[in-house]
Amino acid sequence: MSTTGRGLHGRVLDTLGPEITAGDYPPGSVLRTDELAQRFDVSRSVMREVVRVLESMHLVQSRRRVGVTVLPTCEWNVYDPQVIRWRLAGADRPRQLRSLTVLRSAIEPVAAGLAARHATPEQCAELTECALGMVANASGHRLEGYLFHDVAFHRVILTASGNEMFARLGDVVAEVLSGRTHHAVMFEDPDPAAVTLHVQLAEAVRERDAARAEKLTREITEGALQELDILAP
Amino acid sequence: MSTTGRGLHGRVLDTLGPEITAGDYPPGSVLRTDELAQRFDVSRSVMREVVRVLESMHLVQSRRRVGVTVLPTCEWNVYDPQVIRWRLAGADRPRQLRSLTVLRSAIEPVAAGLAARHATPEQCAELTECALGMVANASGHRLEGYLFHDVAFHRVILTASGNEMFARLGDVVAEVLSGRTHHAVMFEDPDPAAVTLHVQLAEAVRERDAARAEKLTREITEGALQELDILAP
DNA sequence: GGGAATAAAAAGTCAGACTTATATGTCACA
DNA sequence: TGTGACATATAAGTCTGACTTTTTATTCCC
Repeated sequence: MSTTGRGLHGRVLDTLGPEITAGDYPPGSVLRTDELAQRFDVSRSVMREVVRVLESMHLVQSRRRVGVTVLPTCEWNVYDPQVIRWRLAGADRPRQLRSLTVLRSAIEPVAAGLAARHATPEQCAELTECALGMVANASGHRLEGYLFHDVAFHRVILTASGNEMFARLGDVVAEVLSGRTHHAVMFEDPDPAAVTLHVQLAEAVRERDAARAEKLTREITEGALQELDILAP
Repeated sequence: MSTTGRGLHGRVLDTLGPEITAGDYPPGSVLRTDELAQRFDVSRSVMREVVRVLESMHLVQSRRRVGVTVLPTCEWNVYDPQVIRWRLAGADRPRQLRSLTVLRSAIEPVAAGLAARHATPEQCAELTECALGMVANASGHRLEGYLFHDVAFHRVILTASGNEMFARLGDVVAEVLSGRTHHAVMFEDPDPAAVTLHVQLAEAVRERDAARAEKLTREITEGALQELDILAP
């Protein structure tokens, strides 16, 4: 699901990456490649590759005669899916979920507006299908089924926008929605109002009503913000 | 400015990365580490580190017995600043600028709204200073000076939003604005209306008027969309 | 006390040998 | 003729050890 997995290199990364993003090493901390290689019982070659990847994510900086310096959070490539997963798996998951939900609230309405103008008939059909799936799982504690269709729905919207930057946020939205179902306070069935909004949104896109699609999505994301107690203007 | 620079490893990356993002190798193409090492006249160790980094950007996938496979565009980490720079330097720069400008139009209004509620007095002061700088350079073909303050202005807005995801887009916005000045059709002095909007936006933030800040920013980004002939709803 | 020469430390680079996974081709058998 | 098991070749993956280069810190001389 989350892991780079394959290879010795990936396993080291899956340990060291989360440690760094969790803040185990305060910014400015210096790690030595040799020591790390010893700690993980791998060769220096493998360790160097790991450091290179962490460096490309701007989590660390490698300098001669100094070592591998941990960079402050503001330098990190916070849009890297791997970094997002690591942080969501760590201690500041709530904080991370807030940031991402605010991001959603900015992106999705615009994406929905574009989707209303660019969606193919197939995508419109998918959308209605997802909305129906949400309705079908809206009651009776079928949270997993609801989540599945919810994620699919938002993925289609983002993809149908025709903007690759939006489309790439599908995984992020999936993580946020999944996090809400699995970790946050969502014991009860989903809000019926939200379900209705999704059905209406599918309609609006099908009818190429960009303005309505945008407005409906704004209502959906505002609901998400309220769930996390993020004050809306 | 753009380069990873330091080290042999970085120089190879700065050649191979742009080649891939430019589409020189169609998706599914297979590269061999040994051949690449020969081509760039570096050791396999260095070449492997390069491949690992490209893999972490999801530009390629390395598999045993197969080689290094180039992935389709939809897999790329398009938010990676390095990838963005490579693509902006390549042939599909116009397309890329459009995607990013649409992204701006989604993010910045929301960021401005948040900035109006969270900006520190220092940030408010910076904002007015930047706006004044824009006014001062608005006429007389002082495009560079104007750009400088424009970039600084938007950076402050994004940072002041208090959302790290937004703050991290400062570099992207800088690239877009800089691209407009240097490559696009901007021979003449900037639009006076845009200058006024920035001044008013600085005001709105200072006066904590979130709704007005958001609306003004929406007008600013709509202007940016129109410049690129992206139809607004 | 300040600046140049010196030493040390850690990353960077390379070459070669070896391991492992896996795609593909071969062959026997049904 | 098709199918499964087996063998083989291939390219990435890993390890080791020696060497280079850059940069920081120390020392020493003026």
